Amino acid sequence: MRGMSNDDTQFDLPSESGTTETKYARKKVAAIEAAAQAFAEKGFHGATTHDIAAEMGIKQGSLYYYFKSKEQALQEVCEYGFENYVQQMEKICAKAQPFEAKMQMIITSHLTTYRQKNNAMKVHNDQRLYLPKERRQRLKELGTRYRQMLENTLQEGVQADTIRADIDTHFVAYSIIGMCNSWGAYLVRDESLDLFDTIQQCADLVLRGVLN
Amino acid sequence: MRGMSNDDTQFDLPSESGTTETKYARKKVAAIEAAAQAFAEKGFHGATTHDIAAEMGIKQGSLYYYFKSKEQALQEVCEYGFENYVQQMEKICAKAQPFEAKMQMIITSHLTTYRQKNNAMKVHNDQRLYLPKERRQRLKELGTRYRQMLENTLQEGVQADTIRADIDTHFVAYSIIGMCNSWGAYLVRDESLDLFDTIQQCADLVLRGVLN
DNA sequence: GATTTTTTCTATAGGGTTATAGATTATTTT
DNA sequence: AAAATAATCTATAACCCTATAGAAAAAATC
Repeated sequence: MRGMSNDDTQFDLPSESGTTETKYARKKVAAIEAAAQAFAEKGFHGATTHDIAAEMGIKQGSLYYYFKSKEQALQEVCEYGFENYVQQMEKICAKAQPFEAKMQMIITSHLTTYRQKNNAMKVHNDQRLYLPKERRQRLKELGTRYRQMLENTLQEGVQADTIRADIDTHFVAYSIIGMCNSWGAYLVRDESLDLFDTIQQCADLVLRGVLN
Repeated sequence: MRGMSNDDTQFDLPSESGTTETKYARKKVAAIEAAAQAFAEKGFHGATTHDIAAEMGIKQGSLYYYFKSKEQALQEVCEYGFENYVQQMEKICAKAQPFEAKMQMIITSHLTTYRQKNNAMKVHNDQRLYLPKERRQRLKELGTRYRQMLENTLQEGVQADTIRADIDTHFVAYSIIGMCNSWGAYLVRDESLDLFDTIQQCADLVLRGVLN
């Protein structure tokens, strides 16, 4: 038996052999991605453990070698989808850049993530509330961290006199996230939508609004 | 037996007696609202026919007097939630009003609907894709009509020289809808959020953006 | 190549779910 | 109040689903 850390996400310490990753770790990622695919398509309750296993080419029962329960699978998918997204935000915010450039990068990062890890991100957004609160802890922390970075960026914009002093940064942060999420969902559903164009339009709308 | 029109939504012709509505029609609405509540809370697949029936105070089997299937219940909830919302939009767009006033009204209508019929609207937004395409026909039509009215309004704004001529009305329409939906979801989740304030902020952001 | 460890499989217990049928109780009509 | 219609109930068939246990196959180690 393997990975019986009993508590949680056990990406075994890098082993000695060639690729630094265990066979297990690699297959575990595949499991997470299979679950992401299934949950994204049918929703958490609509997808079955059989669907996930089939996606991986193994049998339903074997899936439990990788997840202790279906619920844990959902949790891991959500964290997987959200984690490096928040990390990217961290990198963006660390750099010293003028406000407009930063905003552009933030939106780019957000929408690009959707195009890449589309399934896991979608699952995080649409299905995470089906997790019991205990299991959402980490996600909540990540979300808060993300939003705070966004608010800080806006504050910097105010300080630099680039953006209006009378905006409610808290509110605007939520709005940007909401708009990007909704565009993200479109990007996932409609492959033909141009990513770069969408980014431009979003940034333009947020920055300048529609008025003349 | 009643309402065996076999095809669909049968809100019987107004009867003669007092209230113009049959007992059936009244209870059917209650059924739709119960389903909306259940689906909103647990999702389409997560909620059971038992949940819905319990909400109405009847037994699981009795529910099938009102819906031919769980899927049809979802369809009716979605249509119920979306229909009068689109109607309201129609009224707003019919009136001759300056662009900014109209935009304000549109956002008000959108967010107010959420606060009122929160469950059905939420279900429409989050769960409608679990319906097979055939059952989404009407919803799609309604959605298109809505978006078109919004785009028209934006076009009028361009014509009146109130808003920038270089905006992509199609894109902006989607963005507004996306942002409002995401705020709508917050309004449903957090009762303490001030409706009027949210409306103001949304309108302000869309109209003016954040830049100085 | 024998032994140990990892991975997958089969089978199943113990649930839960939808939808239907036919009986039963309420409510209207005549 | 008898007859007809509407609304609800009980019971159940026919599924589907998760999670576990123990056997079996594959891979790695000695």
